[in-house]
Amino acid sequence: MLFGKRVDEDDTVVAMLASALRRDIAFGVLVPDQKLKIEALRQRYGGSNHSMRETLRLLSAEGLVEATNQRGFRVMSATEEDLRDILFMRLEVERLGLSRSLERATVTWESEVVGAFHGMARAEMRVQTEPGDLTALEWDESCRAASAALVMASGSPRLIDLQQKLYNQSRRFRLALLREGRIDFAAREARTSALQNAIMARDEAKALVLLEQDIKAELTTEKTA
Amino acid sequence: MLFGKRVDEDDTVVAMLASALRRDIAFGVLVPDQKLKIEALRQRYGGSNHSMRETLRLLSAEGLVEATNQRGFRVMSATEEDLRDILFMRLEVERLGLSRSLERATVTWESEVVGAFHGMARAEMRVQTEPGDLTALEWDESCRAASAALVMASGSPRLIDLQQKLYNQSRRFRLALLREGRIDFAAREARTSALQNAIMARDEAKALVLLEQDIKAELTTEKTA
DNA sequence: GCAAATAATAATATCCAACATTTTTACTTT
DNA sequence: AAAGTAAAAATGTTGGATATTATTATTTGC
Repeated sequence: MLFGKRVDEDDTVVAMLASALRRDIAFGVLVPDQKLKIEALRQRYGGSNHSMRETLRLLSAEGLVEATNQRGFRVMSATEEDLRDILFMRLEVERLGLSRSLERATVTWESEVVGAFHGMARAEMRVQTEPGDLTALEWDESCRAASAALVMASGSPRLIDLQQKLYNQSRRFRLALLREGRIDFAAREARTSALQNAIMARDEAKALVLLEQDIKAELTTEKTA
Repeated sequence: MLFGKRVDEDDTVVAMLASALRRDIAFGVLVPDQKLKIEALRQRYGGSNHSMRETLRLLSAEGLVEATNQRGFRVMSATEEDLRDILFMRLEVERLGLSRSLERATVTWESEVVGAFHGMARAEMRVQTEPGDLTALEWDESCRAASAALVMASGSPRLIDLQQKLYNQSRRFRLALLREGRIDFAAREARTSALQNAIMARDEAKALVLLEQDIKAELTTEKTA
């Protein structure tokens, strides 16, 4: 296992296994299309055959694992087409969510956005100065939190949940970009701070454009140096 | 169990249980917020404790069942707020899907839409002439198929999947409307045929408006007689 | 030699029974 | 009547066992 520390939120075995598997899928330890044999996974992650099955079914519902009848589970494949689809959905969902959040904006929400964006800026610094799996994880987590903050005030629990699932699906692609040094941090920083300003100014049109740019940046190779 | 006939698609126990539970949730046999005790369910639907747990986890991912740590499962609650959220999401998703389907429209797709709408018209007739659980089920299924047809050509597997899940969540509300005789079939018929015409004419704007009307009709009491 | 049929192997899906832990209920005591 | 405690129920988990199904290897026929 990559990081053994178990989080408090994982108070059930299945939740713990799910966390571990999510992480290893995100980091590519479990590579796309890899067969997930129950026995092998048990040896690696522990848990009983049932807990493991339940976990796989859970992840399958989250779109990280593919389940085929009578033929077990595999890590969801990760083609460019998949990435396109995921980002297309993320774009629509987050735009909609941000738009509605802006309509219903409160001071509390604004604070949370500022907080999340600040955390992201910090993590973004750190992942550059001291690269590694741990900082990468923190970086990605801070990005997730920032994205989540945008749609948090949308008032639609289903939209919020969906945003989360989609982000989780895009994780391995982002982490791959990071690992390959194909992320233009300067451009990201510019975009996110502009986005934050637009949000503070309640400039919806501008905010949506910036959000779009930020999401679409995950598709192309930014640093074409 | 309401309808014992098992469908071929249910080639695994969990899939069969899931079907049965979905149906009973849709029909309100399992009422909102009802506690779903594994043992009780096993007696009613069969299967082992595991299969049942797995099933509940599956349905939980579909938004039909609510899972709380250490406190088991319940039927997802069904407040008016829930309905609003579901329909809000359905509206956005189906509009987006229809819009993209229209962009990429092919003859095959057009045929499928016509077919699905025809099937719906037939079922709509039948549910009026001979009411009952069986015709209600067929009616709802035909409506699902019609909705699905609209987004089918969107080219986004995740959007198609999402539409499906959302429709399934809205099922019990629609069936409740039907049961209470609060559906204006004449208005529905007018809307759907107009929608079909707009689609054939590739009139996106009109089609989207009609789709919106159709979905929003599920929120209000149409027959305020 | 190669394709098709068949046997051997592995893996999946399922079940039963049991245990630990947690939640809920009932009861007692102050 | 409120609070604390004991009893009961339900959940989460595990181990092992067994059909069924898929995969691989082998044999057979051409």
